[in-house]
Amino acid sequence: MSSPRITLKDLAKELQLSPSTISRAIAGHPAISESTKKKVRKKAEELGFAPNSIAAGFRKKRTHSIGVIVPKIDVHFHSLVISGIEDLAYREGYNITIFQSKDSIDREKEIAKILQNRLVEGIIVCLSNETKSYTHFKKLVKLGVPIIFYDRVPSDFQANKVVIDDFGSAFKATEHLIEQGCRRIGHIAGNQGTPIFRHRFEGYKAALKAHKIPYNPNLVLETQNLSYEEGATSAHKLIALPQMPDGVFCSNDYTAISAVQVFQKSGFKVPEQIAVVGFSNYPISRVIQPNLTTINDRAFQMGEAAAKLLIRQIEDEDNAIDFETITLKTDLVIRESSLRKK
Amino acid sequence: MSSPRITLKDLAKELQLSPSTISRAIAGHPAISESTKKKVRKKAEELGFAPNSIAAGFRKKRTHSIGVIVPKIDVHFHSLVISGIEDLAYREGYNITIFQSKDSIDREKEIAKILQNRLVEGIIVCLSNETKSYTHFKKLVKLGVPIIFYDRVPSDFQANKVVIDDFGSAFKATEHLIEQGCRRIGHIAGNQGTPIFRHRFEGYKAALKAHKIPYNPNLVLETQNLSYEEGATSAHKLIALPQMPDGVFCSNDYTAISAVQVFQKSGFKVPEQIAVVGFSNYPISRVIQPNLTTINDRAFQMGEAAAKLLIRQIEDEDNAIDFETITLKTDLVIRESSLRKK
DNA sequence: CTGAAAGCGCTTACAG
DNA sequence: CTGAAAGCGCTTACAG
Repeated sequence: MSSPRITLKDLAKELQLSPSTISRAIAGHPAISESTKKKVRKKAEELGFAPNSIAAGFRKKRTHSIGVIVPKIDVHFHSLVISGIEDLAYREGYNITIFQSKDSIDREKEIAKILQNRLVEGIIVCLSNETKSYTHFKKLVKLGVPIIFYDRVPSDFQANKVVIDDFGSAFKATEHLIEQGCRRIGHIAGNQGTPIFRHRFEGYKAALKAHKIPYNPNLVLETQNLSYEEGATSAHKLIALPQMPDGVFCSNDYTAISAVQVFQKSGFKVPEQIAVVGFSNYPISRVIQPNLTTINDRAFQMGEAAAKLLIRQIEDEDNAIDFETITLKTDLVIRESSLRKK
Repeated sequence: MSSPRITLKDLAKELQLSPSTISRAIAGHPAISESTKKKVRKKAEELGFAPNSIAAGFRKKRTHSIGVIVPKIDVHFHSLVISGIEDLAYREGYNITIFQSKDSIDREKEIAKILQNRLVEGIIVCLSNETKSYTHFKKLVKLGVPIIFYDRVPSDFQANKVVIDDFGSAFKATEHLIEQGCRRIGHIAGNQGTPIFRHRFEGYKAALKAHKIPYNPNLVLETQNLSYEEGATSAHKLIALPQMPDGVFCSNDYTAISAVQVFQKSGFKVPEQIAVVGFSNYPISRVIQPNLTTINDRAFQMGEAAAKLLIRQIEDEDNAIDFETITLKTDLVIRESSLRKK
């Protein structure tokens, strides 16, 4: 059943030609005569020749392979980013090899080591949330492997990066609540050890300030993982305040949805008594009742942008282009959960 | 910045040893003296030697690489499967290279061609929904590349396969509705051109039969893609029937959730007046109100099982093991949307 | 237009 | 315990 693979040599012998000629004929080299090319291609087809692109890449020192490290593949945000990466890489003739760090720094280091040896031409990384130092990535850079970071990016590491405008998005979200008439606006925040969640918190505060609404730390609840459960706990705390908020900006959709449900179960009307805005535009946000107003974080575009930038760097022979940080604009997707003024 | 990669040869020159010895020392070959090994390892560390595993693989004719073709990465089911594949492959020392067919037969064929040339050691596939013939995969098999299919599998193709028990799951789901007192049970079905959805439909009918409930074709609505929108349309049709159903089994969670919402908006109580069961146990199903009863389709386990079976086949030197179809058992996850008897 | 030769970075059977 | 040699399947500079 599994006949041994046909090689250039086999074809050469069969056709009484040299392997060089076969190689050139297959590659469509202009120096080869049309008649030879035709003959070679016919025979190749006949024998089921499949060129060994690993061998070719090995010879040419290219693998056309990009390594991708994500915390977890099945987190919708990451699967969307990967989808964007795959799409662009495919168009550009690159393959993507995927690893999940599972938010473990040890696993991330192991993967970095594997990647050193597998000669990927570049790497796209979203840091594990345990990652504080980057020596494992520095080694790769020293070996000449370009690395680009997305979303969770290191601040003190020279590299290409793609992030979304967390500050600006949070500002927009909060401002929207203000425009809808909210004056006591709460915030369910992510882990403040993580820059992106800190930026969202900053954006929230900045929007309040811009609209001369005093910042009230009692209305801000920090969570560990922005889990559905923590969303509920936080919502209960907000309700229990002497004066509860009339709007909440949540750092992701899970906490937002969970908060909406707690408010409703406790007899408050959303958005009339309390308006809610989430962050990420998960599919669920347009399904839940009321539909959730949220930030479209453009995960697919983020993947595309990361792959594009990385490939540019890979193909930038003389290393002429400087590092760059792309900040993707986001949209506020306004739905029912925040819409008081129709 | 990017110093050229150190090779075995460089190390050999540096240490006045032969490349053979270096190679063996790095690999921990027993014939090499401890002192030499120590010396080599020290120097390797010092010079930042990263063995070129592509070259080694090329020499040994191994890539330790598995190709994965899925319709879309960002569909939660597939991202969970991929996660399971990655997890097991990682433990076994394999990398996974991912492609999305985007449900296009043309793209699937292109990918199959790429995979022929990239010398993956095996392939895991969920067929595009356009795929009717399998010549592109037959070529790969002829080249000696094992292929395993999951979920959407070809019926007339000899290969390892992993599927879930669609028939049994649908039977279980429908029987559960009957046990909850439903007597007029509807079904929102997937595209009947796709075997898995046909099997679910069969399971539904079989459960009715087993409980002596007459099958009524008016209660069954076939959809194209089981989309959220089609769920709503179907629900409206069910409501419009002269006698509407008191329970619905839906072939996925999207249609189920959308149906629940339509029923509620139309003033019907779920589950009291109409009970609903979905299929897939998407994260959203435990968040929606009421929580959705659904089938846990064990996507992660499916990925693990596929990778395990594939690797077994890869490493089965003398090709002694016969093809196998693994049918994964599923759980009915009972939640509020169907629970009438507390 | 075609071919002979060298070599990409490893491993391994053979020899000592 | 260590080394010299061959070779995995290609590509490409050099030669004719």
